[in-house]
Amino acid sequence: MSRSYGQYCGLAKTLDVVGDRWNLLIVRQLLVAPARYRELQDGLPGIATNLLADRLRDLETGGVVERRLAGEGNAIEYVLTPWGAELREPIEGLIRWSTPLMTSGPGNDRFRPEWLVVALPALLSGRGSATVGIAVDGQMLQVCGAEVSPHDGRDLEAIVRADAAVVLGLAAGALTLDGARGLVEIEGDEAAVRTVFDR
Amino acid sequence: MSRSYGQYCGLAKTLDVVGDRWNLLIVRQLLVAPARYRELQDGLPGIATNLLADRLRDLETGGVVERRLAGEGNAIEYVLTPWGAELREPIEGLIRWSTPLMTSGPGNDRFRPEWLVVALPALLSGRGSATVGIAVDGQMLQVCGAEVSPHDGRDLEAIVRADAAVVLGLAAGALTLDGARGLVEIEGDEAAVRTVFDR
DNA sequence: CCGCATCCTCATGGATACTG
DNA sequence: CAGTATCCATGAGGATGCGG
Repeated sequence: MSRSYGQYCGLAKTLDVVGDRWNLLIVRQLLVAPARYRELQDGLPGIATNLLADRLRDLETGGVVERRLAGEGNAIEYVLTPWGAELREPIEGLIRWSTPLMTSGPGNDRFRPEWLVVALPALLSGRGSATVGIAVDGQMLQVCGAEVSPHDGRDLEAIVRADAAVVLGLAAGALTLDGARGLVEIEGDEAAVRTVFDR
Repeated sequence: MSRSYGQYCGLAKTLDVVGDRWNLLIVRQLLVAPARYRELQDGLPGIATNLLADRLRDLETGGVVERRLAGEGNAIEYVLTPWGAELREPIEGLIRWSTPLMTSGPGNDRFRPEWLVVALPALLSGRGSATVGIAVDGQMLQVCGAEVSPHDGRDLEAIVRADAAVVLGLAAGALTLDGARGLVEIEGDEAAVRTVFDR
């Protein structure tokens, strides 16, 4: 566990539980879907294995994460508790806040398509239309409502670098986003991408 | 500066800027009001002075905080940039998330009335009525809409420990909160407490 | 393989003293 | 007042080991 701030303040208390390095990123991964230890490692490039184990223990004792036996045999799966899942709202707020940091595009940063599953609803929900930039093979496109066009230099809600499948999914989602609440769902690396509504 | 996660993800990018220990609490203080170095130290019990200096530098280069010359002479004041002030939304979300951690009351935690300036709007805004518990001199009261009564054991939005002046201000705010947006404003330690609307 | 635990090194945080 | 400088304790990061 991390050292407590010792302040009777909601923000400080929250940070006592999820403020340690990697903690909120672990929650982000579990907001995508419940996951095995190995899947968490894959979705959190850069984390040391001992830290992942430590943080999962902390989050478990903190009441944010539950470990449960899944499927066949003794496979362990990590799931957010109902309270832990309520971190979606503030996390979406933090993602929206990051927009100015994202519009410069990815440098040498890693990218995982699954992160879009949390980020896109955060950026696109609650607005009539939003403009998202996509960099594919060096080409910059923008998706705005029903239009997909080359990037014209205007402000973007976010820029994502993605493989072709994700771009197709994002475009499909954006095409029908106005009014409805869309979510791009990605399964696997080259996997099928489909658009889900009213999640 | 802190070590970057190196992930092209909005949450990770946000945490690269404000994820270090103490950073969000410094932002909380500056959401109350612009402040001098000394005032920040007072409002952040437990922070080491070198860390405060480090974090202020980080936040300044990160574009969250600006240092400016205030008033007479060469007095330095720290202010949130417009972008930094937009952290209010996710911070309010994190404060709301902390409710289960607050209802057990303050233990040996420090408490600063000014923290209510950020927390109370976060907990009370957007709802017809909210129930807030107040511990005064060992007595537990609850404020719900227009009623102030002894705590009856029901769920509370938050519990705050406060001096009499703050309680009066909170009650005054709660009494008129339905419909209007209220904010308890505290000045000084024993200072006048008044209720402001439509901030 | 998966799910961690151990060990080691170095960066960061924390407390205190000190300075322009 | 507004920070620096210093020193020590703790935590992060990386490699590796190990039982099921």
